[in-house]
Amino acid sequence: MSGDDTETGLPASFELAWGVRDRPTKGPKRGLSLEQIIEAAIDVANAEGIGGVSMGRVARELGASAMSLYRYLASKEELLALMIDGAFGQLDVAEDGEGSWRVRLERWAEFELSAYRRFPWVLRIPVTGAPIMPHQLRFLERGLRTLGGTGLAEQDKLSAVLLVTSFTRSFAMLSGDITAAFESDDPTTARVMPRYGELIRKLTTRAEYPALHAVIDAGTFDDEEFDGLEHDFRFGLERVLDGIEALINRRA
Amino acid sequence: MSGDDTETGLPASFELAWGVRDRPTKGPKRGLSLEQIIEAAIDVANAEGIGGVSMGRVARELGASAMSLYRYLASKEELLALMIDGAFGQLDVAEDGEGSWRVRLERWAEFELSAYRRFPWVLRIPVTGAPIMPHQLRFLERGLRTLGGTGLAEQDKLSAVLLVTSFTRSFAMLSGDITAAFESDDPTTARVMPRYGELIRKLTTRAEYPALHAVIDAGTFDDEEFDGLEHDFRFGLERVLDGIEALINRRA
DNA sequence: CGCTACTGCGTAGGACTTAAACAGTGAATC
DNA sequence: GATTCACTGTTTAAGTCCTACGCAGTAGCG
Repeated sequence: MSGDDTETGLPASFELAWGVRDRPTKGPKRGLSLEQIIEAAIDVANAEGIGGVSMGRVARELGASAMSLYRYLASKEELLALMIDGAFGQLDVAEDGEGSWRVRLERWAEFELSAYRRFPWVLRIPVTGAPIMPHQLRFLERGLRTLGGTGLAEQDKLSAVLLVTSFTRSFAMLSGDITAAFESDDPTTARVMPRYGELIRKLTTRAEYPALHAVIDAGTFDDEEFDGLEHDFRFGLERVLDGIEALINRRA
Repeated sequence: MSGDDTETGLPASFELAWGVRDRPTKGPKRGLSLEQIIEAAIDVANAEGIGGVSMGRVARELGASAMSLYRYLASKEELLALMIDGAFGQLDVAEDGEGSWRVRLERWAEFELSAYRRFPWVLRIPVTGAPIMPHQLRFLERGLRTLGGTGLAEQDKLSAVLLVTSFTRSFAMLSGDITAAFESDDPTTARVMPRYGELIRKLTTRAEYPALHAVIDAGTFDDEEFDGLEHDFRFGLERVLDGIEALINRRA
């Protein structure tokens, strides 16, 4: 199933994604292709969320049976991993472009955020290790490149990129979850969130939760319109970049 | 099912967790309690991961049947939400303590990281909105309080706390996933990760991925011992705190 | 002593993943 | 040209899972 005929130790489908492995030529012609399956799975995930992605559902999309897919994949896990890379592949990672490291790193983070906004289900798929798929590695490369002329140690460049991506990832997750809760008819969240401040005031005392009440009193949760926490992302990213800038200046 | 007899609009089990709702007195004595169920579910999650948590599995742990649990919970989702709060409740959120805002915020972040290290499955549970459970709110309160005397606007305090928690969350996720991959016998990751640098060199060319190769060449991935990315967390957190500090100084 | 709300649990239905077995196909080999 | 056999898609079935529904039993209240 998870053959390692070539010397990478990767599953066959991963090697296929890298173009390292050739399909055997014997036997009947294949009715499907890995790309087709991945694309269909992404379509399902876009339309119905990651929960809608089942082998049967994806196969139905292709007019095939669930078990057919196992000729191309060893497990559903493999499909999920390939879907992530497929999603990144559908986006154009802009070339490095002009500007200071700060501008370029900022653009990089914004690209990542927009990717998760477009494919929110990517964040629901467990990461099983460091990136090894083509488009993800290309994305990492772009991130590292923004710190090219900064004089940072290689180790620190990686850590800095990890910092930016960590912030962006869980920010996108939070923002996406809340947006989804707003849009869904889930009785709990949809009804609770619009009156969040009110609810908290009802459940907690000002004496025990002074800081929380101060934030609520300042009207922070009284947004007439939910903007996807755009402001908070901007805020966090600027702080992160300030922090990296401080380190760069210290090194120089 | 999801009654809102009291005026919070929350599910009954949530109100129970707040101590707002009383159980009816009629009928036979209850064989279980919500606390018991949550604790059992947490035990299962600790031992077998979030994937091991099924209604049947949790019930078996208690010597009950799967359907019994639905007398206490409206859905599995509710159980999951309660588990998160239960996990935070099992930890002692240290009192604010002494020190500058920076030291206290750092301690706060370290506490959060340690929570996710102890209960990694928490990060696998989808967040359905802003925090509304008791222990989570207490945790948020502690975070906001660290920024007490800084002169930041309330809005900015929340954004800053959100920044720290966002970084910590996805960092814990990444670190936990990779640790799990190292410890698991999952053929893909367990075999691939120790030779990550080697693998990347095999799959990519130096011409196309110069920045990535530079990092690998610097020996960044040659850790003899995997330390859970402790160093990278420290790095990221310091940058974040530097960034917040810069803002505070600018305001003053 | 009913009444009635409440209890736990058995059954069953409709998901899901995937192991195993099957028959058809067609390139490689003799 | 005949044969071999690796490879194909599919069917069947086993083992999960969540939870709607309904039943029989229990205990506080009038």
